[in-house]
Amino acid sequence: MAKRVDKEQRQAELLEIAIEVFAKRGYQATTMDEIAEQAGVSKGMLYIYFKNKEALFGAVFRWFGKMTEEVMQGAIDDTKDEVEQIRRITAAWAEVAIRHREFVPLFLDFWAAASVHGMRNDYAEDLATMYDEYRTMIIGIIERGKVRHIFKSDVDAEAIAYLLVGGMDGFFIQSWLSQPNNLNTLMFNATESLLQGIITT
Amino acid sequence: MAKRVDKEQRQAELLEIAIEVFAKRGYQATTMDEIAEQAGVSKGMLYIYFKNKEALFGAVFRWFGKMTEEVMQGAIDDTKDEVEQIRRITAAWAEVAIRHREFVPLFLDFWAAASVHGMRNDYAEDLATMYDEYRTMIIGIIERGKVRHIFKSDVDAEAIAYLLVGGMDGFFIQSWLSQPNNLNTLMFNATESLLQGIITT
Amino acid sequence: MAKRVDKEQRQAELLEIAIEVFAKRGYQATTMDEIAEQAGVSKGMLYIYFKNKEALFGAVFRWFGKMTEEVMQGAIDDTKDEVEQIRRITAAWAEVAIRHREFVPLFLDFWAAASVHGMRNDYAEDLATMYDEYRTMIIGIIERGKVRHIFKSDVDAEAIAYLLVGGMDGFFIQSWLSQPNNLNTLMFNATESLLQGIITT
Amino acid sequence: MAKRVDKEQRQAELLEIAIEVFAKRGYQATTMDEIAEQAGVSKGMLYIYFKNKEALFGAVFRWFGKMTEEVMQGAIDDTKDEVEQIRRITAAWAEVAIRHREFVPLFLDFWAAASVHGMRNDYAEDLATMYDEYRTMIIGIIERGKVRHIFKSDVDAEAIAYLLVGGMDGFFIQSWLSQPNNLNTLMFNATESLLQGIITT
DNA sequence: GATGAATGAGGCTTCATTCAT
DNA sequence: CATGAATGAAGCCTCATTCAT
Repeated sequence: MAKRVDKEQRQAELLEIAIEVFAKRGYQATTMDEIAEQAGVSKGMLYIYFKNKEALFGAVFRWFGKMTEEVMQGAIDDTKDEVEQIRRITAAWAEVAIRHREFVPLFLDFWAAASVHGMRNDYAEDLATMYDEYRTMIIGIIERGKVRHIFKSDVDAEAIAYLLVGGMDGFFIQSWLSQPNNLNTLMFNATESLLQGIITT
Repeated sequence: MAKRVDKEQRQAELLEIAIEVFAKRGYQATTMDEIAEQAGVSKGMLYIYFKNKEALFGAVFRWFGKMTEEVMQGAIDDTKDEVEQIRRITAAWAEVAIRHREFVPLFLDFWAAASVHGMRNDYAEDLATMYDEYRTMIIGIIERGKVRHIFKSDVDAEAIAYLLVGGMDGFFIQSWLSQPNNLNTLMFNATESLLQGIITT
Repeated sequence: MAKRVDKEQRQAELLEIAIEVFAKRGYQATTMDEIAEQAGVSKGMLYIYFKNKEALFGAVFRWFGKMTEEVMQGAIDDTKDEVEQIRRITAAWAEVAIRHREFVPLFLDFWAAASVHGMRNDYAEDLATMYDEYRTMIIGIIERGKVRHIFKSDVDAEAIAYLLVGGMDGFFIQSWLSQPNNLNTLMFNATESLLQGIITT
Repeated sequence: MAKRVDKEQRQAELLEIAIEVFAKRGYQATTMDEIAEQAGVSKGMLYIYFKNKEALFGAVFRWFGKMTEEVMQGAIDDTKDEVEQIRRITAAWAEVAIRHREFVPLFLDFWAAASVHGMRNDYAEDLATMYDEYRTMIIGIIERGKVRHIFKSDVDAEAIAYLLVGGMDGFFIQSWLSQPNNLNTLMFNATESLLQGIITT
């Protein structure tokens, strides 16, 4: 074991820096020089750990997906109550939106990248899968709640999933643009109103 | 007046082509050459009608804003009933999402552009204003509904506005990614569930 | 005779504008659009009266040469005394340098243009001819003065001509750069010192 | 250290080539491609060593200023006699004019560049400072000569400085245009005549 | 391994000149 | 005659990627 840090850790460090720089400057405006300099390594080094700029961006993308998934999953682990699970998911997301405002540009870059066909990696597919999983998670909650008669039996679980997932993203972006100081409350109230519409009385 | 078509029409034509190309390829990937070629005019021509690439993109942006505003406004013109107004807004938006799938990348590019500080035009500000207006429109509907005891008096109008506006965008994007064939139904059902939560019984 | 101004006058007008614009912006930075707009005519018009941009510049160049020659010639017309002639030439030149500071950039552009071989017109040759004539004029004065024993017989008339002509240009440029408020005095004193060196005692 | 030569030397090499090309073609007509090709390096390389075309020209400008200053300074180092100092300055300058004819276009370009306000660097100011220094040097010589009663006490040192500095430039340019084969003699004779006018008898 | 000098394709933009109306 | 819309060649500059040391 030489004094050199091992590859995996080095790669993780580079990724961390890349996240920072991509978030601050956007994908296009970010140069490999900038990342290398910020990381204190040579440019050639980056190319050893990541095939090219796009691969590096892809790594950031996957990191982001994992992070959000953990947030969502972590939110529902502690309770079996479906209503509470939905509350916690949106609350957790509001938390992310507040604590990680700096990721919004990154987030938007992912989408923009996904929507362009020129990119070698197929972000669109990855992103679609990600959103599918989120919706599936929500649908599962709703359906279980329906079985337990907590949610009305005629609720369209898929529609609610679309609304919640889309709404959370929309909240994220709008809050970034307009910076409301009561984001948690807004998210909470919106969630409650929606819940009022789907729970059995 | 020398040669060809009149200036205004020519500019509109070029804008139309630019919308198409930007939508297909994304802002960064789009080259002025490409737009010119697609429009069947010389590159220099573009610069007569638009100061530079960014100004052209700005024009596309403004066109998009105007278009969506008209859609929203048109949806509520025909009825005074607040519940119906909200239904029509979301329905109209679903319509746009279906008919204009090709605009999603454009839409994402606006956001991505807004989030990057390098751009000379301040898209972020324009976009924030746009969203403010949409929310203000929704808030107005909710508040009027509350006065008429159609909506519960304790409904947080701002929160609903955030959810609806964000949700519509989220629907737009998700539907672009996953291409559900029953988008109208999904949007309708989601809206109904939310309405159930805020109307007086 | 139509109401339209006749060609020659129109050409003179355009030339006048061109002088102004070239002087203010320099040859390269000046665009044909700019001249046309300033002159209140169409761009195509310029090309009717002047073959191209360079031809227009050439016309300005010739105008400048004629103007300076007239200044020099006018200065010596009124007197037969050689010492006085030299005094008047330098004084006249100082006058031009003060009154027409705005022509310095033009003047420099002529030289710069002359020194580049890319230009289609051979400014270098024209300029060389112009300077030859100036020197010849000075040499004539000196030689006549020598004949009349006003100037020392061993004075190198050509050398003095070089110094005077070069000195006047140098004065012109230096005064443009440093803007002394006593330019006439400086020019006068310099001339007197030189004269002291060449007149017979 | 990766690859090839050391940075400083490489920069010096590129500068040398740039001097050559700018001198031959003039600032405007010179393209970065041309310099790169002439230097046998890629275009991008130039931009590593010099921020842009203008910065490269600025470096050439500074090199020229340093060179001429060394010539002037070197000329007066060896003697304390003021008359001799002036003789040597003009002689040294004649030497430069003969040996470095190719720099005249460069020289003119500096002036032309200085006179145009579009340039980002303020050449005018630098050039003015340069000329100020030259004149100050001459004025110092004259004044010291006056103290030692070598020069007449009523000589206007500043005027002489203007004439000498301007005269030298004028000589330089005229000699480039007309290519006299006895430039040293002309410069020498002109200087002698002027000296005759200012020394005490 | 590690470096960073070097490359060169590719994009944006300008503007002299032309020519259909 | 007069116009000014249209052209397109040409120039500057950037930056992902490579590779000699």
